[in-house]
Amino acid sequence: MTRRVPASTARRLSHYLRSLEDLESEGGETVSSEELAERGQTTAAQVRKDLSHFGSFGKRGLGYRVDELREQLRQILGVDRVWRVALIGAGRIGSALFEYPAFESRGYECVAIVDSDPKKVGTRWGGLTIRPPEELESLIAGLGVELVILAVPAQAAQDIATRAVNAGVKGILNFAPIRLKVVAAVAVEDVNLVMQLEALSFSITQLGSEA
Amino acid sequence: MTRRVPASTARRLSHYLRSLEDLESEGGETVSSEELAERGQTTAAQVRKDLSHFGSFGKRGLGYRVDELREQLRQILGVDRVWRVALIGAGRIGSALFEYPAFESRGYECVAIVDSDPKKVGTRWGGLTIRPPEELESLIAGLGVELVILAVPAQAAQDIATRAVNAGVKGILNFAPIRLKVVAAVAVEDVNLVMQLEALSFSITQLGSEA
DNA sequence: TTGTGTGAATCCCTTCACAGCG
DNA sequence: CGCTGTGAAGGGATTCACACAA
Repeated sequence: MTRRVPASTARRLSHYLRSLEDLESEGGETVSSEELAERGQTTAAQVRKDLSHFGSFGKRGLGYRVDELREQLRQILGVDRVWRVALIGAGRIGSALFEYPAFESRGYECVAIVDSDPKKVGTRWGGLTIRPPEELESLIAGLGVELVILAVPAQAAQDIATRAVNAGVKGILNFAPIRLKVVAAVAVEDVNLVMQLEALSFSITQLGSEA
Repeated sequence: MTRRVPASTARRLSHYLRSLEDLESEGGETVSSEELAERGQTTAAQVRKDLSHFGSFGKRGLGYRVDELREQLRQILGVDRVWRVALIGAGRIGSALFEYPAFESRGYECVAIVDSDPKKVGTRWGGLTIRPPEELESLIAGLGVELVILAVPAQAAQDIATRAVNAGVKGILNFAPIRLKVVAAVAVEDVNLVMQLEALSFSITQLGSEA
């Protein structure tokens, strides 16, 4: 149980959790670091190191109990509870996300939708009414929103992000193609499809031009 | 000009390219590594190191010519040409991507759409007719598709990916929440929103539970 | 014997610092 | 003098290898 967790750990933990859920539905009782590694495209040593940052969950000679480890991982990842989310920007991306089944089923509850288009404000999505941007702060404070999904154009993103953070938001899933400047206490995850497409064409181009 | 490019380089190069485009529209002629670093949330040394892997594009005492470096970066990233893309899965995500303006404007041309739902097959999106999955291989080969956007359910993803690779695809933008197994010569970029949401809740949970 | 937990060794990436060119 | 390009140093993260517990 050492502290000092590498930044890349979260993605792997998330993957282990998914594997454990699969194993459980397959009826597995225990699992070894070896088997988790195989499913997660990593190494057994990496699995053990990742877990060791948070405690000792396995039994030597036996492996890990699937249900126990799954529960531990849910706690570590902070998904053993419901997160209240506001969706900012009710465009294509926003709508795709809003109807994304894994979203609600995994404990992320959308409690507010905001859009700056007067034609959209007032219309209903599911059980929610789209609100205007002026209400951003009061919605966040009033509904106890902790996460924001930022799906607005690039020029509006930084301003909205700053306001959301000042209103008390703890994390931002950012779809705008800019690097947001926020205080260190706020977590930001960027989803940047252009960047990922360019990473693809880069890999292909570079792989192709090797001896 | 050393080879051996760190894996994380592509994302930064993509960001530099975006910054250079901004600079150009602002009328800047030259730019220093310092200034690029500021816009890219990195350090001047990192910028110079990143670029040095591919050549010497700057002038000492002066910096980099904006238009020159932009052109070089477009070549390095492989975005100085049009990539032919097939969209597999015409659901919510597929439709959001298909109408994503940056997609076409940045040189990614969607030349085929495939979906397994018989009700969707035959309908038209833009100028394209949705094709059934049986035609996957012939579409890829016939149209010279190099990139595939995989927006299908998890259970179907690996099979489709394997078939696409066998048919000649070079890169996959994967929205299915699984780790695809493909030969090393094929590039894969994963877009996994559940994982990113969990990375957010992880950061918040861990940040919160520190001293 | 099996498979975890973990210090030590290794590897890779970033940062430093400066020689050298414009 | 200013700023790049780059070997060398430094720091993190991964991998190794083994003591030890079940």
